[in-house]
Amino acid sequence: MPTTPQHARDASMVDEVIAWFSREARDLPWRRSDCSPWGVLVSEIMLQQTPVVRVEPVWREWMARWPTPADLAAAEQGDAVRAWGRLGYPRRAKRLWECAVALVERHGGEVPSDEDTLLALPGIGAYTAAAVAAFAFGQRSVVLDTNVRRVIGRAWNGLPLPALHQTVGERAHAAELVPASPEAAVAWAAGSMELGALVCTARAPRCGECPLASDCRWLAEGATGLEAAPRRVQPWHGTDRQVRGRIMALLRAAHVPVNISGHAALEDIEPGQLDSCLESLVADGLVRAADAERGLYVL
DNA sequence: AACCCGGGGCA
DNA sequence: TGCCCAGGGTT
Repeated sequence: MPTTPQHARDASMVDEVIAWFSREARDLPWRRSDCSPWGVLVSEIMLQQTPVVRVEPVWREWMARWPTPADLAAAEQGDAVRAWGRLGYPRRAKRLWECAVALVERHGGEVPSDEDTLLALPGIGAYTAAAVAAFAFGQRSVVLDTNVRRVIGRAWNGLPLPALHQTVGERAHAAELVPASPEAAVAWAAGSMELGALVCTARAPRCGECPLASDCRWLAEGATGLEAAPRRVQPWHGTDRQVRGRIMALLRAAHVPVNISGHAALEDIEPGQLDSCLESLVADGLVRAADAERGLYVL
């Protein structure tokens, strides 16, 4: 297939990002060559919606305690949820534990390298399957997270921020940009994510440090539109999510059953909300009743 | 497609 | 204090 000028320009920009990443990549434990596929998988689950700086210490503890899927699968789910600590979205901890069980039951305790097989595991969606295939096994895949979407959106399409949801067209464009060789594809995946995380940030991009500055359509057109862009803030104070988090924090700290509805630390929460949140945590399988008569609960 | 789910740290 | 973030699962 002949290379059109547009493709050549794409490839040049991709190469710029790869070269930048080779200089600027952070030294993270799950990027080291001695990190197992399991270590990569654990990091990817933890990094879903949680920044690197908060993940790293928890990841180290987790890998020291459960260095293989079989180790985690043999643990109690409650211990996994407790070890998750304050990373947030504790359902991820439950799913990671379920993933370890599935790896033992379906795959002999090994992390599969096939993207579709990964996709079938608990807690692994399109992004994580592509990321594990690339970073754990060096395979060519389309790694498309919010950082990559922002980089492509700005540099190629002149958009200040990506749309709320991925479109088929956006994914197709991202797929076109992935280099042919697996090595370059992996470097592009990691580099474009890193660029989005460190330079091409959502709120205050550091365009002066960007390897794509001379190619970026958004910068060429004035780098405007951030102020007018709609925010995607999720409410927090007083929400069910905050109440659920407070209940989980109490149960993580306790190693004996806890009376939630009569707990002094939760007195400021309206009883109806407290009860419904506790019920939702039980429904999610994160919390279980140790003594329903007395209202005692554990992880 | 819409909705729900944590939490910390920094501008 | 406002705001941002390496998504996935359910309905």
